[in-house]
Amino acid sequence: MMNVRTICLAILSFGEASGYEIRKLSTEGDFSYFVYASFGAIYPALNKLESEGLVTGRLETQAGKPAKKIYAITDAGRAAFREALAQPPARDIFRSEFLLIAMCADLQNPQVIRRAIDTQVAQLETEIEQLGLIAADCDHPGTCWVVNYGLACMRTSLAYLKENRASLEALAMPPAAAAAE
Amino acid sequence: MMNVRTICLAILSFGEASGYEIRKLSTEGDFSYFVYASFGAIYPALNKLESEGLVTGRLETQAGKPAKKIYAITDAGRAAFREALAQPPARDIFRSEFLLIAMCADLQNPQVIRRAIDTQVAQLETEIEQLGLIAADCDHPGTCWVVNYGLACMRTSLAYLKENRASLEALAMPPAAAAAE
DNA sequence: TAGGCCATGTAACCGGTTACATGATTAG
DNA sequence: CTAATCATGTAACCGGTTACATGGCCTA
Repeated sequence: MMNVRTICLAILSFGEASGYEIRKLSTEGDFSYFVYASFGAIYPALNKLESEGLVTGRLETQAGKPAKKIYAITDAGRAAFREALAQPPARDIFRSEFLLIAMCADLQNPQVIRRAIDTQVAQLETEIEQLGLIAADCDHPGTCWVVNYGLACMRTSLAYLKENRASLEALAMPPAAAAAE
Repeated sequence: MMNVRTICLAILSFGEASGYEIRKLSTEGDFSYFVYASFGAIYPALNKLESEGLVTGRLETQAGKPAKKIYAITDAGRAAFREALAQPPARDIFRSEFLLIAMCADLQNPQVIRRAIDTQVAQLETEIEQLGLIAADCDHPGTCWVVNYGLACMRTSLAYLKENRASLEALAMPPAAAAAE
């Protein structure tokens, strides 16, 4: 049950937040490695959750900024979240455009493959850096555990990529053949 | 562009296949680690692809089995696929219910956490085993590269899980507190 | 003064899943 | 005789993205 509802409950179980903040956390913050959610999904989800009594919303006016609606999880919400997490986890979902490109490396010319690898390396490096920052000042043990798990996986990916990029590049179409297409 | 269309083109670029076979490959075969696609998505996609001239369909009658429509990629299809893969890859998508459970381990009682870890370990082990079989008799270099990449990542995950499961279990709510809820 | 951040929300659209409909063959 | 495998397809539904609407404040 990894839908927007559950994500909202998860984030609110760590503390109060507005819809705007939930979106930030789910795309840039600690939760961005599990989920992506847009405004168009979050706001309706929060309204529904409120109508069901799983969260409560309170309007807070701010000086010089638009008013925000701060949501807090209720006991019923906490129970629902706990129950959702209690059943055995579904299989992890992993989707990688890079791996599809790699698998079909023999259809592309070397520049394309090199660029794809460069992009992937850069992406992994920034993600590792960001995870490192989170790990550095992390006071919540569960979050720490998960972040370190993520770091271990990403470091392996990056190391494999760097060590084996030459053999992948070698699979690409020779420029002559590519030019003849 | 990791939609069903692209997946169909990818699979057909390796050889002819029917809709039924494409679904098998995308859920159980070599491609199942990048994608999941159901009949309801594949059949309409293939029909559209055919109407656009990117694939051709040929009806084949079989003795004792229903007739199947075998699709083959055309030159135009190959070009479209190549072009789709030529642009830099989007960020990998990773969704893990297990990591959400782990992050919130302090909300659950130890049995639940233990069961979640067991499920995750079992899932990783079977996936590693299956990937090992694919790697064992794999004649296509691009596929080999990708499979070995996947194996490296999954082995790291599994090792981390096994080495650190005790510390995760320790985060779970003590049974007394859980009972009081 | 232009663009970015804060902040909430709606509506159109889309890609995909689930369930249904159909039917023959084979294995337990 | 039942269940599974082979095989194709449609229709209802749903969850989510994208784009739009609105508007004030702050920074470059």
